[in-house]
Amino acid sequence: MNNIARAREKNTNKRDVCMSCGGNSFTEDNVRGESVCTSCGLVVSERTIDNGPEWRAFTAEERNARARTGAPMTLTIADRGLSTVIDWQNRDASGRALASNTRAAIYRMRKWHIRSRLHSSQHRNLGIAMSEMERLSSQLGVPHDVRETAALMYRKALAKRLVRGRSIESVVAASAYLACRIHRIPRRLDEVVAETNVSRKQIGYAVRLIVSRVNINVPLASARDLIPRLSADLFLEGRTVKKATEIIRNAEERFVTIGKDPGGIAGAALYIAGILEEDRRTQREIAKVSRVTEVTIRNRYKDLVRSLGISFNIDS
DNA sequence: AAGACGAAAGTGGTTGA
DNA sequence: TCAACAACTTTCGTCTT
Repeated sequence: MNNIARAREKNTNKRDVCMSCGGNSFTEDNVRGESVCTSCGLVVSERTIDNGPEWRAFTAEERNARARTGAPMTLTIADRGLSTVIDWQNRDASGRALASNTRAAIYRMRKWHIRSRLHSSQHRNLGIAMSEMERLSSQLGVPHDVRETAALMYRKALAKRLVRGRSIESVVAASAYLACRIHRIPRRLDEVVAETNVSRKQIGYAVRLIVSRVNINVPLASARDLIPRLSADLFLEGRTVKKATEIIRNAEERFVTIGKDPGGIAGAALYIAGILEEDRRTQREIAKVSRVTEVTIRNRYKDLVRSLGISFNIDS
């Protein structure tokens, strides 16, 4: 109990020593993008900032070639002023009509020229989108495979022309959010919104659009995914966390979780587990970390107790 | 004094006509 | 497009520990 109180007192982001058990070795949990103490499992920082290079480099040349910085490229000019123009008139430079076989050749060239222009417009869009994607996912602290999924999602959306008429940023944000859902990494839509300059409404619209039009299977957010994050914030003990997970699993089997805020379910499960395991936290504390109100915790708590038939007086 | 409980009114989002 | 609706929030008074 004492070390928990102490840990709460100095709840800083220091990484040298574990706040809970005093251990000094940490491991990066790449699945959830969290940093975890190896001896007690405390999640120290849930937002690991990726400050390493994108590729490994073994020689000096490689390091130079793979450096992140370089000559600035002007993205505001679409083709950087290097595009070729093929005239529509079938005349040569001095105004004479072209021979028929030359005309056919020019016709083919025009055709491919136009096709490549369309292709390069998508390519250009992708370039802007990917740099935005990199920035956003770095801010969100999500691991690389989630970024890959997000990028793939964006490419699919682009291929289906869903980006047209919408801002690139909103579709990028939606892709990143959905990638988190797919990988079961708890990131709320609001957290994604906070890192962008697009309104929540637009991103929400883009999310629904992608879900309905792109053929992907996005699992529903489950309260279980929130448990590790919340219990780390509350410094709960392992058996309490296990109990809470069990409660949620039972609740899901009885369909009492559908249509309810996962944060509320997770909070209530942790509250009940805390009482059962004598590792109690107040409703206020739980409400704060799970970002719902005490009232919602209470309502879910009542639901869960009633539907699962939990009683509190038989445990020791 | 802090925590838990619940009623009442208000809010943003979804659904169905 | 609009009204009905469920879920959740805010606020506040009361009871319990």
